[in-house]
Amino acid sequence: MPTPTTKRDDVLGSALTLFAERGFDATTIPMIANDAKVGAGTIYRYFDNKEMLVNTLFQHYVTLFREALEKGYPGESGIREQFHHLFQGMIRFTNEHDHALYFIKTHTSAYFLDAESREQFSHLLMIFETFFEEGKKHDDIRPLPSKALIAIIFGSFLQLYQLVRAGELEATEELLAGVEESCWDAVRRHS
Amino acid sequence: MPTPTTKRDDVLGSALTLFAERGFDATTIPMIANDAKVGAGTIYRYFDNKEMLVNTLFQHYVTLFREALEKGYPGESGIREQFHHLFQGMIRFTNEHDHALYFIKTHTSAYFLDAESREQFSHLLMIFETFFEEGKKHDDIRPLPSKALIAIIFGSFLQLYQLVRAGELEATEELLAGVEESCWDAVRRHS
DNA sequence: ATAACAGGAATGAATATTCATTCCGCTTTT
DNA sequence: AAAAGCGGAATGAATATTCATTCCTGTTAT
Repeated sequence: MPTPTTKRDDVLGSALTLFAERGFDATTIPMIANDAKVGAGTIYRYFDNKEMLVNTLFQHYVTLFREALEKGYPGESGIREQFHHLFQGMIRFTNEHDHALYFIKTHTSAYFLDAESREQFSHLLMIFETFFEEGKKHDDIRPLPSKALIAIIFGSFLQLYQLVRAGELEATEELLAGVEESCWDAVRRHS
Repeated sequence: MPTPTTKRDDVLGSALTLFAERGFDATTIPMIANDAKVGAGTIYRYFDNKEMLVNTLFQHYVTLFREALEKGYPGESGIREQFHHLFQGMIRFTNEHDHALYFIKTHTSAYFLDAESREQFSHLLMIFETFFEEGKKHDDIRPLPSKALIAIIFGSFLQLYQLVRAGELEATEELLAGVEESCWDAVRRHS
């Protein structure tokens, strides 16, 4: 006996993949219905409209991601530990929710996001912002605006992940460790 | 006396801005026509259809960007000089063609790009690839796949530029120099 | 010099297509 | 048997594309 709201989850799953692969505007409701093996009308049983659907999806994964980063955060350890935790968090989250991070990133400044979605997203950024601000205070992190540092980490990671998804690169332990080191060198203060 | 094909250029200019700001699918032909102060039909005098238009635009700017990077490339200087040239090239190009790099980046893996566009784009990447391969040979660059290194540089730069466009960050000389240094530290081999 | 004219350029209303959303009959559950 | 869940055809609005017509600009004839 499948879980009660299997259909709803099927829709969300298909929507995530399609939105990540083709973007919101290029993804049609019939496409989603088809991929989810569900009637087009069924989608409207669970979501008022396409925008509600995308906002639900966005908030869901932003929240999940934030929780993944916060869980087990080594607040008392050294800064390199903390960075490791955050970076590994991105990797783990990406592995568990294949298209989620990419979807989030490519839709962060979309015109159809509602206030709640933007709110949730800024909460997410705050984790990184706090980390960097603290690090700069102790001269462990480069004296660049935190927003810029975040852009460097996220930009690098997601661009890389895009390659992995496209099959142009394999995400081995070794590669990921190397990229983490590279990103760390990008943001840390060099003496 | 205006240049003969002003209209065509007007269309391309408006299309660049709108595609960069809203994406291909969210931009309608009437929007472009309106912005370019041109009849909708006029667009079809110059371009077979919307996809031809976007491919023309893409190839145009990819080529321009490539030329900007190749021009004055200090092939004989040290690797740091070469990196500086490439990075400055990205900045200069971005300044000269406001939305071009962002448009290129956000559309590089779009479903509507034709073979020629993809071809041109891979030429562009090859400049960076060559640079990194050479650098790795001399142990100046981290032993990571060149594709990954490219992702780090492009990802960082474009994510950052997005912030600048959104008005969340000001692109001062100081910031750009700092980011260049950060990117260099991300890709160079540390002893 | 002026007046008709030719032909490419431009227009925007009309048409064809695509898409979000709705609706209604069928199926499953209670 | 009623209610809830579902599918997918039907609808109407939005959009890409076409096309009949108008507008220029330069050329030729008077």
